[in-house]
Amino acid sequence: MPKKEPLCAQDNRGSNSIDAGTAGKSLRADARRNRERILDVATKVFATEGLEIPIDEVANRAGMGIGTVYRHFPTKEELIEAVVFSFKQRLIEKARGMLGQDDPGQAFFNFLSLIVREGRGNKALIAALARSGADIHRPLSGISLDFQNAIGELLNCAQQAGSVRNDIQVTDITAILFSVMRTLEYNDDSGLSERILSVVCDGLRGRC
Amino acid sequence: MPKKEPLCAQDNRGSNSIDAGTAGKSLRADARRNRERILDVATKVFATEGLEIPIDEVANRAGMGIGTVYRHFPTKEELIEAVVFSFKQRLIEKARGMLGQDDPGQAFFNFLSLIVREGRGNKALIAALARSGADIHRPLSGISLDFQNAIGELLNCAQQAGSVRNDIQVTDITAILFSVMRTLEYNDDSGLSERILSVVCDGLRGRC
Amino acid sequence: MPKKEPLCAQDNRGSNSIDAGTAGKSLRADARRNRERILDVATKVFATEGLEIPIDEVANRAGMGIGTVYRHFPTKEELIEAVVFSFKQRLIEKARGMLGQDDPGQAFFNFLSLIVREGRGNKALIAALARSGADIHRPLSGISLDFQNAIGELLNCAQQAGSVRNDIQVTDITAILFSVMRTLEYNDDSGLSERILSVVCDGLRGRC
Amino acid sequence: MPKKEPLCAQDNRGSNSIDAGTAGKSLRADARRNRERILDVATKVFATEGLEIPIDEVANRAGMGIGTVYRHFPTKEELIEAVVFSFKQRLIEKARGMLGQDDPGQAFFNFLSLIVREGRGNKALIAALARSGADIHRPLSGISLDFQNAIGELLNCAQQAGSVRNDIQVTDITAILFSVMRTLEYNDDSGLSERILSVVCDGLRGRC
DNA sequence: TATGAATGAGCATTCATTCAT
DNA sequence: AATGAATGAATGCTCATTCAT
Repeated sequence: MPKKEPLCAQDNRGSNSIDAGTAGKSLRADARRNRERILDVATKVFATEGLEIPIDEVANRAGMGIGTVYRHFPTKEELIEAVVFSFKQRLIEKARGMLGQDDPGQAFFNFLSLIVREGRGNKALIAALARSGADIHRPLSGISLDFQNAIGELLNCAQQAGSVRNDIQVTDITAILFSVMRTLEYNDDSGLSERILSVVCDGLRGRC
Repeated sequence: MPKKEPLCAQDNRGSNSIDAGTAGKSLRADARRNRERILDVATKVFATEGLEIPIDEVANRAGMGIGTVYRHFPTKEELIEAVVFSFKQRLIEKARGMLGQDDPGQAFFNFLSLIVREGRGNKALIAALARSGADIHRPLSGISLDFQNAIGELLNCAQQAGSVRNDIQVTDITAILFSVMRTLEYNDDSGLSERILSVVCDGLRGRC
Repeated sequence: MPKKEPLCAQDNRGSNSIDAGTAGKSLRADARRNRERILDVATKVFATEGLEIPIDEVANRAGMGIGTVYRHFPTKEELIEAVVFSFKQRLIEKARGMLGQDDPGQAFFNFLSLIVREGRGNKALIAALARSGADIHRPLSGISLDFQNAIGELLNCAQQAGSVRNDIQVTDITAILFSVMRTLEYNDDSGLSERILSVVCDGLRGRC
Repeated sequence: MPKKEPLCAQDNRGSNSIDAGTAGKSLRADARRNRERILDVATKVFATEGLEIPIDEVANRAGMGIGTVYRHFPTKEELIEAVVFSFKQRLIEKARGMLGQDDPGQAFFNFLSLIVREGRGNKALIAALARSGADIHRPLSGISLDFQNAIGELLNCAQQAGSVRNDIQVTDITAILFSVMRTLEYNDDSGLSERILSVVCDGLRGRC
């Protein structure tokens, strides 16, 4: 009894599946709408209620049967992964956009700031980062690797520009990011997040 | 759902909870010994297995019936709180011991370091700190307040000595502490924890 | 997360747990009564409805919560095993009683007859035999081994007396037994069972 | 629960079901091809995986949608019946071929042997025979009746030739057949099957 | 007609909590 | 007071069957 394949490999497509090339057949429309609805609902529900929420609840809020959710995401874990995927994809895009900025240090710190701002109170985004930040040593692949690489590029540039301590590694950043997000998971306080962010950024610049 | 009263309210007694007089009946001795055994076991079990472990397991390892555990801690939550209580108590003592050190900045940073070192791999301690670091705005009382105050004193001294940025508040520290602990929950890597600690401390010293 | 141990190792006691020696504490009485009730109900339900019946149903018919069933038999499989256990134990006793008979051939054939008679329409007994008869090559242990040995002794004697073909092995008998029971699972026809039994017995005596 | 009518009733047509005339519209050809493909795949899948395999799997391996399978076989049960039908049909043909043999006893025993040989490891064939051997008293019709009759003829001849006990009835044979098949379902051991077969055949010849 | 998406009842199992002994 | 048995809601997941496209 091998695990059944999901409707579509999830590591190949993100939330920007609008393009879809010339792909999908007619029927696909229905299914894709549902898949997206599930993803939307799950993202929201995970963000507000945490990952422990039962799949049933996701199904209910999405207005569908459990079976439908399971058809699209054969495992709760896979649903979570898919949600995480979206987040990471969006962040990767932002990171790439920032690579062109004049001041590499500023770009890097802006990115951290962006993540913190977006992540406040969003348990799902936190979970997303948890997948990179937790268990630093597990080799990544797919979107998670892409995500790490995106951060890595920003970090490298910032380090070469002398804006960030040289002993810091990408995984340190993801770990810290995760770390901070976790805090914000429980504290929806913009003052706090700003101060923490500032402490972290200062710390990353290195001892004066 | 009317919560039953525990054998002894634990968050209501202040830090002077060491001995509520020698009041107790003889049976009390037996009961207290049991309570302490439960606490010991729970502390250990929570630390190694995490908070999700069933109460049954705690009871088993403590060599008593579930009923006994529930008699002392009417709720799993309350047992957890009690464990957290112990951790905080110990840390408070250490913090007080450090207050006398010559260099207040060093004292403060040493305390942070101590917590990080003790917290590595200790899921219960992490949870303990999570209870202070999470929901910064909830008014604390009892041990949690004491704990916060202990940190606060160290922080104040360090700030007066100019070793820590002045805009930082105690709650920021507990939040950060929690944050870092969470990371360590997933990454048992001493190098990582040292680097993060170093970043945080540098950041707390302030922009150069 | 290791499997929890059942209330009592089931391979050590059978349905004749009435003796129980001087064992059980007071509380045990309650539990034992429940355990036996579950076993009774399960035996009956499995016999009439088959093994596919949900545990819920067993619990309902026994007038208890599911949890109680699971407390005594941590797994559906273990409940089934326990039921099987009882059957085998009873049969073993009968087999031993027959060993003393004058005509070893008759004893052996009587035993087969006994099983067939008892097993007609009893899906649980069939299941019991299935555990010995199916997968001949899996090494047995505990009660199943005892059961096989009991048959083996009867068979040996019968073979030495020249009443049964010498090329037949114990496992052949258990396989045949299982085989016949299965048939009787679907056909509650005494004439049929007698004829099949007669064919099998004749066949076992060997070519004339 | 009103059962929907299948595309074509399968147990109502006699053995002359090979061609109901060349009636069918052009589309019928397509449909029949599909039906046959499903049947082929199901036969194979059931044989190797057992009847518990989900319909989805059958559909997948047949390279069509579930809907198509359900169009042809409105119920899983009916698909199983259809598979059984094919098996029986083939066996009937073999049985008829054997009717002409010189030694009617030999023919009969050869047939039994044939079934046993073909049935080893074929869970679907076993199920097929189970449908005849189980519930002996249910009046048969269609293919099942034909199958029984085929065996009946072989049996009759063998009995008239004195090679088989006279008290044996056709239904006994199907029951025994089922019985043996069941054993083989769990024990893929040619030695065992040969010995069992030999015991049964000897038994059928009658007491010496 | 073919497709495969949607459905939801059903199942084994876990675990916090209550309660009889 | 201690015990541990009983409880049952909750959860992740499967699969036969229906139905919209």
